[in-house]
Amino acid sequence: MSQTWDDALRASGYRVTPQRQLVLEAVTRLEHATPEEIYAEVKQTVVGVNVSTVYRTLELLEQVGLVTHTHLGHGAHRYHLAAQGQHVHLVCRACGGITELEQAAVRPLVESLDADYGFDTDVGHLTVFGTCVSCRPPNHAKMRRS
Amino acid sequence: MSQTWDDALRASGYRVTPQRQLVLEAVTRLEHATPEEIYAEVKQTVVGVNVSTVYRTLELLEQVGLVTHTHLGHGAHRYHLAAQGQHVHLVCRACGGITELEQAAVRPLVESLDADYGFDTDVGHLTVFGTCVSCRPPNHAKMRRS
DNA sequence: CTGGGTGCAAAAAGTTTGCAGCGAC
DNA sequence: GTCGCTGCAAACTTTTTGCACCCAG
Repeated sequence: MSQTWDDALRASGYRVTPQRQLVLEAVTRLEHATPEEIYAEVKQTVVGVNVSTVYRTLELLEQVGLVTHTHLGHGAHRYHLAAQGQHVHLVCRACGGITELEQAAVRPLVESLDADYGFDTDVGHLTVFGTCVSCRPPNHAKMRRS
Repeated sequence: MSQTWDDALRASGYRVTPQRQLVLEAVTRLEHATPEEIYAEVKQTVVGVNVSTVYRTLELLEQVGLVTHTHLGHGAHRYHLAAQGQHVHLVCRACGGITELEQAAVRPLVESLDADYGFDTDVGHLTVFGTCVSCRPPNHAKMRRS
C-alpha cells in the first residue's frame, strides 16, 4: 500500500518527489489540517521545504484525486485523504471540535434535496456548524425530544 | 420599519451614521454579499467610504445582531440580514448559483443529529455544496421521482 | 541528459490596526 | 463640547507567481 499513491502520481504524468511524499504523509497523519499546519508538520521533519511547495503539492494531490479539502469555519481550507472516504463534518462552535459522520447519517437529507430540488449533494464537502453535546448548556440540553 | 435598525444600534450604545446605514442597505440589497461586494456597492453610492469602515461596520452589525455571515465556498464570508430569517444555502459547484431553503427542509437532519449525537445544529450556517438541477448531466439528472 | 519540481523572494489578495480629524448626540 | 466613528495609510496574513537551479526518470 505504500506504493499505491506514487503510482497514482506517475499515472497522471507527475513525478514522485520526497516533498510530495512528505506532504501526503502529513495530510494522512494530521487529519483535517490546514496548509499551514501541514507546512509546519513537514518542516519539522525536513528543513528546507517551502510553503509554496506545500500549496503547489496540495493543489496537485487534489487534482490527482489523492486528497480533498473542505471548508471548516471561516476561511480555513482543511485537507484530508480522499481514500478515507467521504464523510460529513460536525464542527462545534464552542470547543472547535470536529466530529466525523458517515454518509449514512445524512442520507435522508441528500435524498430529499435530490427529490425536492433536483440538487446533487456533494456529501464530502458537507459541514454542519453548531454546538456539540459537551458544550451545550446542561439545562435545556436534553428535554428536547420530550 | 425604516427606523427599526437604528434603534437596535442605539440600544446597544452605538451611534447611527450614514456609513452604517449604507452598509446595512447594501447587505439588504445584495443578499449573500462578500465584504468586497458590499464595499463596491456602498462606494458607488457615496465616494469616500473606506474598506476598513465596511469591515468594522459588518463586524459591529453582526455583533448587534442585525446581520449574520455564512461561509459559502472557499474563503468567502458572505453577509445577509439576520432578520431575513435563518435559511439553509445550497451552493452549486458548477454555476455558483445559490438557492435558499427554509429551515423546514433540513428539520429531519437537525433532529437526527440532535437525537443521535446530541449536536445542536446552527441551521443558519448550514451550507450544502453540490450540483443544481440545471447543471446536472441531463441523463441521470431526473428519473428519480418518476 | 531533460524537463518537471523546488526554493527563494517578491507580488497579490484579503483583513486588521494606529492615529488624527470629524460629526452624531 | 465630547467621544465614538471614519478615512487614510501602513502592517499583517494567507496564497500565488516568476525565475534560476536541481534532481527524478
